[in-house]
Amino acid sequence: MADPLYRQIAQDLQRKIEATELAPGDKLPNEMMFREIYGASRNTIRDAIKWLTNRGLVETKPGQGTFVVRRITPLVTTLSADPSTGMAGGEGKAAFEEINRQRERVRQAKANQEDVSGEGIPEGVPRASTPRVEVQFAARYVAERLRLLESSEVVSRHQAFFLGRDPWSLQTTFYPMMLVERGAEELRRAKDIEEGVVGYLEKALGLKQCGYRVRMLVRPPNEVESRFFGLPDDARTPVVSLIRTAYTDTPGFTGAEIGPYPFRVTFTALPADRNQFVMNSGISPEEPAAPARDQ
Amino acid sequence: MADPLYRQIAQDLQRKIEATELAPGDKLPNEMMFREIYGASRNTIRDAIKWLTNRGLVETKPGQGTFVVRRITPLVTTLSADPSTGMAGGEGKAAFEEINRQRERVRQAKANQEDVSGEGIPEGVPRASTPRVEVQFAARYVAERLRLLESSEVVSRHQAFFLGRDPWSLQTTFYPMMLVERGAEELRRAKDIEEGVVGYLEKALGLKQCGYRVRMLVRPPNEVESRFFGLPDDARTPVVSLIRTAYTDTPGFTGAEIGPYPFRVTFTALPADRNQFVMNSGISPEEPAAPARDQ
DNA sequence: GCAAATTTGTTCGTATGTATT
DNA sequence: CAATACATACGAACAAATTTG
Repeated sequence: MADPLYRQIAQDLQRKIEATELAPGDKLPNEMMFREIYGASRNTIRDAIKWLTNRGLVETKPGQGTFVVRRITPLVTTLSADPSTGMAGGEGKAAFEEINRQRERVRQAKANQEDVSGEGIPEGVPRASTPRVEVQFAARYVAERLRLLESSEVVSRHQAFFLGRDPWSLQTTFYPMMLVERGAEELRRAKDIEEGVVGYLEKALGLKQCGYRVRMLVRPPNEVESRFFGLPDDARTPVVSLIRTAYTDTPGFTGAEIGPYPFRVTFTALPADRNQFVMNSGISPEEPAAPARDQ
Repeated sequence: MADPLYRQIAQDLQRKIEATELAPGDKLPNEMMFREIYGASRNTIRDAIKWLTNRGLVETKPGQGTFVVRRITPLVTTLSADPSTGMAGGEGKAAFEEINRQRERVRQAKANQEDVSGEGIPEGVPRASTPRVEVQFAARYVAERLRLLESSEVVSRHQAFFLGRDPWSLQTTFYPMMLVERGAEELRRAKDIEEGVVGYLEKALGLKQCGYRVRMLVRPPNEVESRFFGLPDDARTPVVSLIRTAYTDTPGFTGAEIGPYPFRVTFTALPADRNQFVMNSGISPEEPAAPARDQ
């Protein structure tokens, strides 16, 4: 009939949290106190707290207590509409172009004494790890994107991105080995391609990027991601996965089929609880998008 | 030192699932059998299964058992690059234009005996509920997007979308009351605006959409969403929230500031486990994007 | 259509381990 | 080191959902 006891308790606490009777950061009573407050056993109390934890309302710290979670101000990333650049595809400087543009804008506005909120713009200095470069056989999910046979050779370039000391994203880009064979030797070096890969491939091979396609999906983190992002080890915080396929229509690089042909695919993972994404179309405001709420 | 017992058990099962020793849809042994297999108590077995459940690897059904989850083929939605249309903003026919275009393409390809996968294209017939129309005071998150004072009046139009019998999305659009006062009376009627709102507002008021901005964020479902989408009642399946702000630069509709001014904001929620999103930029393949995997 | 069997869900109790202050 | 607080693990009983006979 009625909800089970643990859920009634959880819902009572949820109400208190949403009414800010319990404010973000507040410590909840400990489990023994709750046992008296609600007249339930410790296990039932723990079930209630687990229910709240799954919903991201509270977090527990061994030896300390249970706390109402603080709202994170999400970082806003623009998925650029400019085919020659854009986040989630670049390396080195290119990857942070968007963030740097936003920071510069805020800096200037503040210098002009304008009233500008830097919300959603990161504090820390953007930084990328040295790329880890490998030659691999293409896994199925890579081969599908690059229209290669499974187990064709590909170059994989993996990087971690940080904002200050905080982990921000994990990114792996795959190129057909064919590009290296035709002379794009830099792709195989474990060194940032500072000028950006798009520029490099055009200079080295005459290969022009004509467009790209970004896919976005949400899934539970894998173990590597959980560790890198410091996510709670239940898998409650999902990651957003961006799959960015770059296309060329330069003759000689396209396959048998007519039309744009993929020459690069990048997989980027970011924690879903601290990131928002923006796309602009047509004429939209100049200023970067601030974090939005939807309820 | 070592992982706790329940996690060792969970990880053993995870390995079996990922090695497809346990295939999607398979029923796992019941809790009593597991108790013998692993020599652990029932509660510990249950903790292990809960760990797998949180990761979306298995699901439990009371009275039936525990099953390896079947992979859902996600539905792919293109966030159009065409400022005059695009998903997540339309009503009635307009909202399904993208899906219908895809279905038509597959139908024609099959008629030509081409080898085309309809993956990611929904089976069911797209359908929208009658809009629920209300005049409200703008909540903060609405006022922020429309650059209104909090508690200005807005028209809210709420719809549920279905594919066949399956719930697909929940959507609410807000318009400043000012638009109705200037003559856009249809906005207040509980009836699909078949021609599309963009077209209607241009005809009725001369207001032209010059662009839009789509924000995307991921969060746990609220209770309404959980019920509507039939999500598991732990909050493990997140929803993707699309916030689409439409801008005009038609003189007379813009605020004091120069530049594009928002006249409409739409909030759309979709379950994250069965949807993918695609954006195209520059020249990308003609054919609609098929669902992608990233690992 | 109902009763029995099966299976997971809830709730209690208790003991011990581990992290933090 | 001691105290505090959450984490893990065991056992047991009854409830609720579902399938089977």
